[in-house]
Amino acid sequence: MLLRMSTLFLRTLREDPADAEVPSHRLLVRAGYVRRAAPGGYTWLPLGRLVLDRVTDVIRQEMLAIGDQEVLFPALLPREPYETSGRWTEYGDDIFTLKDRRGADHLLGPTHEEMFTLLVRDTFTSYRDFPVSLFQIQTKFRDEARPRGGLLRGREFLMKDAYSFDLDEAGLRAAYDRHRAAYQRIFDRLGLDYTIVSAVSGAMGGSVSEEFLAASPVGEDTFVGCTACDYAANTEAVTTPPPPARDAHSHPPAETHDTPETPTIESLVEVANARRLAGRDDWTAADTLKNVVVSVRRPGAAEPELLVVGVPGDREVDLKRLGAALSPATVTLYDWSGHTPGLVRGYIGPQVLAGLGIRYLVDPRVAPGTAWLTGANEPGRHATNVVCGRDFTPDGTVEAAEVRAGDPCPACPNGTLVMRRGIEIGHVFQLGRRYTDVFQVDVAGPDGRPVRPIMGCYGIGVSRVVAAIAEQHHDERGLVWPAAVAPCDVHLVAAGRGPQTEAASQLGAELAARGLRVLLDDRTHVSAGVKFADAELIGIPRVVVVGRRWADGYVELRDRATGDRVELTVSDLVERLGEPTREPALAR
RNA sequence: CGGGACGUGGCGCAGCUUGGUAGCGCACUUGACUGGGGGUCAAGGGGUCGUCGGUUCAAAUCCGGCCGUCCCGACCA
Repeated sequence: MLLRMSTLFLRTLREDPADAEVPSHRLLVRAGYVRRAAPGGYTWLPLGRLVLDRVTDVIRQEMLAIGDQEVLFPALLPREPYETSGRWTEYGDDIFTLKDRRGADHLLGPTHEEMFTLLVRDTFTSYRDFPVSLFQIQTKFRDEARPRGGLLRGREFLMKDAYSFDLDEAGLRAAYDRHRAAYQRIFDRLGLDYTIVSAVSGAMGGSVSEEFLAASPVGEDTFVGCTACDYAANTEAVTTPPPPARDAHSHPPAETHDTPETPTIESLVEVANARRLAGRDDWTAADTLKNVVVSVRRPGAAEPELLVVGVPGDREVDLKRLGAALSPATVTLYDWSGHTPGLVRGYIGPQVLAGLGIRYLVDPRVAPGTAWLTGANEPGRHATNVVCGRDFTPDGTVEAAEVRAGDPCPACPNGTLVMRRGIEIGHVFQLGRRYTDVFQVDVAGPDGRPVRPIMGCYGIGVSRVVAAIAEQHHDERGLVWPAAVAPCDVHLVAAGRGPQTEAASQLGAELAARGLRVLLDDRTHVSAGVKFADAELIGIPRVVVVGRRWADGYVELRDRATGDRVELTVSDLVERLGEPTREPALAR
């Protein structure tokens, strides 16, 4: 393949586009790979299309290698299957819907669980047909509230979605492991630095789900890692090791104190120290027990339930974590505009909750036998030595407190947690029978009795992967593609006004004949400086300059990642280009 | 959905306060020079100033609605 820049549909930009904030967006637009065409929608220009195709090829190869078979569904789908699965309404505003000329409802597919399930149900009817795994690489549509970061989160994006169908749990686990391993091969080949995190907290039980997160400061997902072991998890899935239980009766009795004007933890700690409560002047927020009132609405329930959550006062309640822990119920902060009998805002203590019939869940740090400074359920009053298991008994523990860097690792004895950010590039999920139940997929088993298949689903955001690679592989001058996804293998620059352009053109043809993908900068009336700058912006791993030493029989080979330059004869160059390139260092 | 900033040739920006024939840089065209790090000179082409409405003799400029973009948060995964 030989691409000539003199005719290539490309215009690089000297300045950053004003609407681009993140590096991948900035550079992909500046270097002429993509261009915004619509809110959350991007046009792939020739160079970008090449990169996208190479990424797609890697994904397709690895999916086929594990025996998945490729299909392609329409993006325009009828309402009924999504109505049946409940997602027509559940997905809500995030789904693009439209009516046809007869007034019938349709949607633009946000993912295709329903369609795959129906396809398998209508095609395979015997246990002998299973297991089977299908995938497609297709444009998806989601009416994102806020598209951002160019390709990172669009309203239209390319996704690989795969679905496995097995007859039993063991089969599902095998399919899951197979896809997980394929994903590792894919992202390794694509040169991505990624972490696999558990996505769902164990508190839920049930389905297993892991996310592949590409490390990046612009990532939207926060996850935690361990300093000592390879533990990694979404913040929702982090568990808190409880402190050892203590004897509840080793503490002095609870005592109530006047603490006027102390509705916040900060003001309470200040007053507690000033008044030397319980003889101490070293009170900190961590000694206090903060009680937060939330409303919990269960699906189908008419009235939300009132719930009080107790966490150490130096921590906020993380509503995302609490929500995940109580899922499928939804959680909102309690709206105090409706007065609640029995609860004194700012001075809530757990001592009275049982009597009021209000459920009380605590952070695992609020272990039996721990003593706290907490509210006394009277305005301007707090109590010391309020002991868990003696003065109050929680209805259970809940992972609701925020996770912080430095917290102990739940998986090993010595590690502490660090907060990291990542771009979600892949997701593997043991779906279970949600969809086969809904669509009543039953196949004949060996004994003639119906068997209901069990599903897994596995997604990769293909266009987002391109952005993630760009995020991890660039420097201040431009993109630095890994060889596996670069639009070309060699960027051949003709520098000089002599015979170099013709010579470079012949060399380019020769390299292309040997199977290399060549981008040839054969533009005349463009200075060498401009060509070098463009080459660095475009980011092809190896740049060959046919320039002033051509007359002596030499060309220059540059390594885009390292900046190394060597002068070589053409025959040495041809030999050298046959060798694999070193992968560029990660830009972080 | 809430808060903030913004919308002027393909790209980056000025002009708006104080209303009066739309400007700069990049890119593009032509010519000359230059030719290994975004070169120089000269001459050009291209914009209903996001959109709709209002005020005014007159609106890029003042006022309002809507649309869009970016950032923060919520939501989503």
